Amino acid sequence: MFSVTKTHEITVDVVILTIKNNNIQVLLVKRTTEPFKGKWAIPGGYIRLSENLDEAALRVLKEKTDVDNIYLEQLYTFGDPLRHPNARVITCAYFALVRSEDITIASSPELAWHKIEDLPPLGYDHKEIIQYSIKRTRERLELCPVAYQLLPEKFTLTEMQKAYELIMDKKLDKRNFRKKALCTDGLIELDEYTKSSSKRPARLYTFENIELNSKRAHFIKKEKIK
Amino acid sequence: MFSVTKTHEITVDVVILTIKNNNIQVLLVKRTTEPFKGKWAIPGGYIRLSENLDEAALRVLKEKTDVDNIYLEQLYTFGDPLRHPNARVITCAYFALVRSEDITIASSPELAWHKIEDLPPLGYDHKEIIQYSIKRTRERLELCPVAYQLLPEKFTLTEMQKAYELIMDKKLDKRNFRKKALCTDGLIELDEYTKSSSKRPARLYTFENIELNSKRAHFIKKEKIK
DNA sequence: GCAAAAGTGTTCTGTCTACACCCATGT
DNA sequence: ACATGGGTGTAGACAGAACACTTTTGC
Repeated sequence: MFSVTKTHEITVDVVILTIKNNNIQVLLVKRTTEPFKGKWAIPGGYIRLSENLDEAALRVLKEKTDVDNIYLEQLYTFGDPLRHPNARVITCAYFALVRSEDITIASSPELAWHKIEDLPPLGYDHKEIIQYSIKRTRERLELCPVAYQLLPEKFTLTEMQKAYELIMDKKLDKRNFRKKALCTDGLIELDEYTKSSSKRPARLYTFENIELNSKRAHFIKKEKIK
Repeated sequence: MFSVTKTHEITVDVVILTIKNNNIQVLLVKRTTEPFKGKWAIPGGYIRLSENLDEAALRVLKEKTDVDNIYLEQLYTFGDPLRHPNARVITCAYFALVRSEDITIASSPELAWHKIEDLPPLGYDHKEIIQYSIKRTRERLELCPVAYQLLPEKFTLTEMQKAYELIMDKKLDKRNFRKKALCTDGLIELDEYTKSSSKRPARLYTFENIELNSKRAHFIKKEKIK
């Protein structure tokens, strides 16, 4: 058996958020080893010597999902000496916004989406990290329409409003929301409508494809939705 | 000679900002050893096993200054594999806003304030870190009046306006600024005036003493100055 | 009395909020 | 024909921007 030497280690952890079934959901892995065996955690991993932090986060994200061109932003670095029970592990947390329809996750009982208002027992300080990621998403949403990252490629304005309401955690006025939404930069009105359901079809919208990059956080414009 | 083993190390670096002589200034140390011998750098150090990141940043700050009750916030974590020439060093950067009058710095040619528009040659990626700290200060200022952290304890509204103009990097209208400033939460109008100079004395103001803590960044209210 | 900075209000404009009814569809 | 969610406009409140002159002091 090794003696546990107390040296610093550094990891990245990625909070992967989506909207599914009208809930904000986060992708969690079930721990199969100690510490926190049996509890859930956000995906993470060590940083390779050749990687920068963004690359490490993207790799962790890709190990769990098959995403591409995703909103990924550094969140905060957590380094409480006691956050890991038997080592000194500092983690640089990232958060990602993904379209649940776009990604497939390895089907296994050890990897699953969980509603953020109904989280299972979590290891480490991961509850705090997830809560902070929601707060940050909310701040981002006030500056730019990142919500479309969470929506299907084609969506109705009502779906978009629901996404905003979930993240902002408050009801919005339909007419005011639509007025603002309709002059959002990059929003494209389609000539397509929802069918199905027993009600009036809704017009579909999409966002023009913006090349996202992981340094985005540095460059977000200080602008409200126009 | 040691062989240089490439393992991760983690440090904290602290961008210490103040306003002095009508300029934003940053506290820099001159490096006396390789790498980057002769260049300047922001103060930093290793994280002790018993410390969390905030505590490490505060310790670094206190090693260079004698400050107390300071605005200190985690900025960003920088981890490019090549940022340090002969080791893999990831740094968790913090920034601090201080009153230059309040603090004394060890008098030495290796520690000095530098105007941010006129920086000396810097080692590592410290130029990027400093620029990002200014950007973040600007964002903070739009939400809450952190500028008073940079001002003397008693200040005139014109001084406060100058501070805003320096950070926001634009001219502000005097009457509009004063209107907003005067209803800032925590601003106290004093019955004191500047004397000296050959002009009309200006009323002095102060801020009520708010207990700052390093977790503040989590709790800043999303409110403009009223 | 003059130079230099302090101090002071009003109007305009654009944005946010509140609010209620008709429309298109499937059953 | 009715239930369901889709879609639309207006008026009032509020905040930010533009803008020029008088006051107080030291010299």
